[in-house]
Amino acid sequence: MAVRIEDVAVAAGVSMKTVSRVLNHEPNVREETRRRVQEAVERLQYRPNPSARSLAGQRSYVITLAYDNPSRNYLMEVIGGVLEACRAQDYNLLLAPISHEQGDCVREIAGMMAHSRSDGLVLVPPLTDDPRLLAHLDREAVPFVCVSPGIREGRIGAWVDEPAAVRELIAELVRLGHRRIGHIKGHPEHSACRWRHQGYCDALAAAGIAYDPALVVDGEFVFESGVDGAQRLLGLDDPPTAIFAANDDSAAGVLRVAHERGLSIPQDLSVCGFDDSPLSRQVYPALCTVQQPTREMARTAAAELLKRIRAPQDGEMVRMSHALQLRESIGPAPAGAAPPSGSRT
Amino acid sequence: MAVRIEDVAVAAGVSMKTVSRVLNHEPNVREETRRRVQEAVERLQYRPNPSARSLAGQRSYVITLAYDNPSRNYLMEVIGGVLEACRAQDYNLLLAPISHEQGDCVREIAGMMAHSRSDGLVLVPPLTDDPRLLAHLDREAVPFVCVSPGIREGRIGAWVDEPAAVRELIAELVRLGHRRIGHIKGHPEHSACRWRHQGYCDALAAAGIAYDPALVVDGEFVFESGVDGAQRLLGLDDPPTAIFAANDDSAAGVLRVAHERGLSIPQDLSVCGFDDSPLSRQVYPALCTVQQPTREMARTAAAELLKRIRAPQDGEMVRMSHALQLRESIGPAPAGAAPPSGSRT
DNA sequence: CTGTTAGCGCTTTCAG
DNA sequence: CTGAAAGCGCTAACAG
Repeated sequence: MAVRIEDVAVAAGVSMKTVSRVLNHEPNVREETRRRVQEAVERLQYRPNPSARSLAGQRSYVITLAYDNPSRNYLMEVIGGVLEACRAQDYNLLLAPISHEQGDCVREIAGMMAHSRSDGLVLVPPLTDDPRLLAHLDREAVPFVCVSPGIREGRIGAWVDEPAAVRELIAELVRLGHRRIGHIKGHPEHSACRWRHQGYCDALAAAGIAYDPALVVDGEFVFESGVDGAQRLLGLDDPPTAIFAANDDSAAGVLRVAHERGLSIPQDLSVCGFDDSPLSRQVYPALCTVQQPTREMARTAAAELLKRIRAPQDGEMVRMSHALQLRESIGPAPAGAAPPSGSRT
Repeated sequence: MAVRIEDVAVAAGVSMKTVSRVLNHEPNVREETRRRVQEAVERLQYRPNPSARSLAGQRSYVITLAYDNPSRNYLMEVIGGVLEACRAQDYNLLLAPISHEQGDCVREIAGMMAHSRSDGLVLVPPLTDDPRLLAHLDREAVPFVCVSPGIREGRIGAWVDEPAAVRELIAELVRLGHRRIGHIKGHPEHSACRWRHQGYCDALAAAGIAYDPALVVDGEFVFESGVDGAQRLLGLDDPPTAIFAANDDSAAGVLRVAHERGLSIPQDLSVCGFDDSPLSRQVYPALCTVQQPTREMARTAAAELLKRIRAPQDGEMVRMSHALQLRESIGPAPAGAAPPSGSRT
């Protein structure tokens, strides 16, 4: 019923194998023959049968996206990006949701890879930073890429310079006269937590502001930790005039506490997040945040993986650019606050 | 390298075909033989090779999830649910994001189904309500299920009684003394828009409140339409004391306008949404909304699809239950407002 | 109830 | 540069 490779071969007046060569971009086909085959493929609307392909060949034409990240928005973007890369090269995507709680993600992923005969793996944080998982993949020589990994050495994938982004964000707060800037950290197992904290520290240092441990509280990248963190920070005797939460969800938690305490934003308190999630535009007031091109990062990473699958030495770690989203939730430091340390000449 | 069906057959002392029968839950295997085979499968950690399976059989063991829905949260839940059903029956999932703008979803989906040799299709709104698409699928006899379809007649899938849910929600507002209740509608192409509006109308009727067209404005299920709708409603000479937005995103838009106008919620205005999305808990104040078991609905729908794939007359339309989430954003009608029409005996 | 024999549509050898 | 033959691992007929 469906058109097979043999039909194409007959139509083009060549053998099955030659069609196969053209389809797989193999060498050793005369240019004219190649064109003739491609034309027949077009005319017959031929598409290779993926099952037959992967059964006969050694590849499955499937890559796996393993995730263990609670953010649905983030994941949908990643899935969209990976899908685009897959479509462009006639690959299929297998989804592997990993239950973080169950502990043994190595076993879980190893099982998935074995059963699916998947050709490669896309990892997103925090799986990108699991040393046992990375060691396993290296040992088994599984081709994989990382989106926003904690360590880029010897890996391929896509990343943005998060510390730099945070430095720009905090510099903006400093420019607005803020000197006491709080930080609610992310989940300690995400390298993003470390990076964003690093950017925060660097920015303070650059502005000549001493690091005050009382202004930095732990979090988990979720709304609730924003609430808890804000309670702690705003309960201080000398509370911050601005809070940088490590992501938008926790920044939304800060907004809630501010509302409950009757604080106006940004008049009484400036708030920033990170991610530019839809949430950042849907809360009141709209959050100042950092946009990273998640979808493009995922597409790029997947494309690098497909390169590596073809040739084990191919593929690289691609740096992508971020963009500050300056929005309503930040403003000048309240008048009563310590003024910026202008050097008197 | 990998363990094949033949290895299992040898280990269990039977033929390949018998193993195949056990694996596919076919009849005509003695109970003891079946157990022996299953034990061998366990011991050898055997998993069938999906490519070989689909090449030899007439099924691909793949189902397609087609979506064209902007809500990332909703989609991740659906994907999770469908994935659970797939895993339970050793099926694979193919994702088919449809670009709504491009118009021809029928062609797009038909193409996907043909190329993937997918065994069936899961549809989510608003694709569930595209008459041309449904007609095509019926014509081509493609097995498919709908999650929350507009018309349930002759279809299989999962649904909740949305009008009933809205009736309960509005009844709660009425109980709190509200008489002027606004409604911001959803996207007109989603049947959910119609249903929720229907529930709104029914609830008013049940409470003996006249339907006031001025209190009902169009929307699109997005934040911005909540903003626009709230501007319109709150700009009326006799504004509503409560607003039911057709989903949480648009309800968040209402909250923003209320904040900007200096209204306290729920003291000055009660607000309700629909969906129980994460957003509903992350805005301030937390939204009163309706929870529908999206993940379970998707899992159930996919399971019904798999039944139908096995036997074309199997599968049904399963009703699932909703739950009101009464939260901070609703409260008693302001004192100045018209009192509930208590019948004076 | 169970086993045997052919393929499914493709890619790989290995010859030309 | 091109082609013929041999399977990849499984299921579908048909025998027993």
